[in-house]
Amino acid sequence: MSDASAESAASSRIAQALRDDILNGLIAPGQRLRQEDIAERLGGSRLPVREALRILAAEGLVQIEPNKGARVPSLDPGEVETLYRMRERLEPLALSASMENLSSADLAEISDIQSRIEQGVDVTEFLILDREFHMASYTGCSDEHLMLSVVRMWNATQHYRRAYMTLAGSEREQIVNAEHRLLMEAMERRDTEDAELYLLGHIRRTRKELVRHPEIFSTGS
Amino acid sequence: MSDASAESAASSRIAQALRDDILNGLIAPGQRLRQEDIAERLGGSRLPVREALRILAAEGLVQIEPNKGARVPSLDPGEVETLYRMRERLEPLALSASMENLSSADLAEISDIQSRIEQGVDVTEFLILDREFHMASYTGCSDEHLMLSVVRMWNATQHYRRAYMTLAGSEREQIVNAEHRLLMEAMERRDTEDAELYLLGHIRRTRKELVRHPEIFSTGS
DNA sequence: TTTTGCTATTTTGGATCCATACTTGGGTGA
DNA sequence: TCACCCAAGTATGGATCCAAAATAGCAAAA
Repeated sequence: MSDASAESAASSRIAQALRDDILNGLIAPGQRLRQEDIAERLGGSRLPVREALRILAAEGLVQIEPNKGARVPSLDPGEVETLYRMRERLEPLALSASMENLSSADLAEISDIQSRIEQGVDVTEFLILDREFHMASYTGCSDEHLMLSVVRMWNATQHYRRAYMTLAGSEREQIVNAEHRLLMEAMERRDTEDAELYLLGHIRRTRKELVRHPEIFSTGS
Repeated sequence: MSDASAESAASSRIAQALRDDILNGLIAPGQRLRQEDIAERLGGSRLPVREALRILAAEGLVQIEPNKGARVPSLDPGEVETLYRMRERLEPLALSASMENLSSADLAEISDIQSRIEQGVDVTEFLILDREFHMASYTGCSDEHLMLSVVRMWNATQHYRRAYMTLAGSEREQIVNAEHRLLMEAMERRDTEDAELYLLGHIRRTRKELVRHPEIFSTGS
């Protein structure tokens, strides 16, 4: 399932491996990425590693400083808040564009993902399925620029979403489930306006909860 | 004024040169960029050129296909419309974040740019000053993610903005000037709500005009 | 005459080697 | 004893060379 769209190029393969590591929290924000280490660990020379780091920089997953190397950017509370405000405005746009093209089979698929979330999952699995749920709702949006922006915002905030879920625990999952169900229902009614509104509320509530927990950002080093 | 923030790195220098060429229309959408040509024309080997192309790809100025090289992406009317809808939602956010930090001197600077536009300029100069006007209004926004998104959207649509202005001529500049003046006035009143609204209207009107002129997109090849 | 397949050339992708800039440790002076 | 400076080590940036993939051109057959 990982080799979808056959990435034969070494730089793409390395980028994918690093992307997984960063999104899964194996590489923490602030941590420096030495090119030689990566080259040795993932195979290949330093050159494709450099290309991979450029690719990830484009996605907002790493930050490159000239002559100082690449590191996973660590965000302050203000930056995360702004990213969520951006999500509030862009994702409803992506959703409405997507809903015009979603088939009944697509909706069933999304509903199935939500069912799996409700069956009880740990934090790691929740983060994966939650992302799958929302991304699946955007599959009908064919605009590359818009989708790239959405992915970038999700990538940049992934680490803090995990930190919050780990902290807040599963009690908050009930609210998320309710919101997802309302969103699903509006999508099945083909009510774009309602769906946008539920999505906006979902993101906005999450933003406010994150802002209320600044301890998430005080990561050691 | 070009060596601000001292770009000593060759890759950054090459990226800047290519960026200027693309934004000034010297490299048309759809045109392919051969690495060796660029390396010879701008000096240096192919390696920093490859890095530069990755940087530009991150900004949405070029598109890289594996084993097929880089080219300036050509957008269809639907993509440009979506980019404008994204601008309508994100730029008011950037403006309100910026206005809190703008000094009177900043506002005077913006007003001065607008004055220069009104003194009568050709299309090339108008495009430069119009961009300066809006970017100057966002200088108070310190959020990197948001500003990068804004720049990306401007970059991606720059060519079509020029095509439209070349076609529509200076008669439309009067409307732009009126909108800019209204925006300026709201900013000077420190009225965030009004400023956001004027900006939204400004972008939305431009979108509708662009959509009304599909001949802009039927570029030869 | 048109289409298809093969070959040759062009162009991109990757590896190794060299130069340059940053970093870190020790030593010296106040 | 602390601060500053200098030097050695290390990591990134860049150039050249080699391999692989794509494109274009030509020839042959239908």
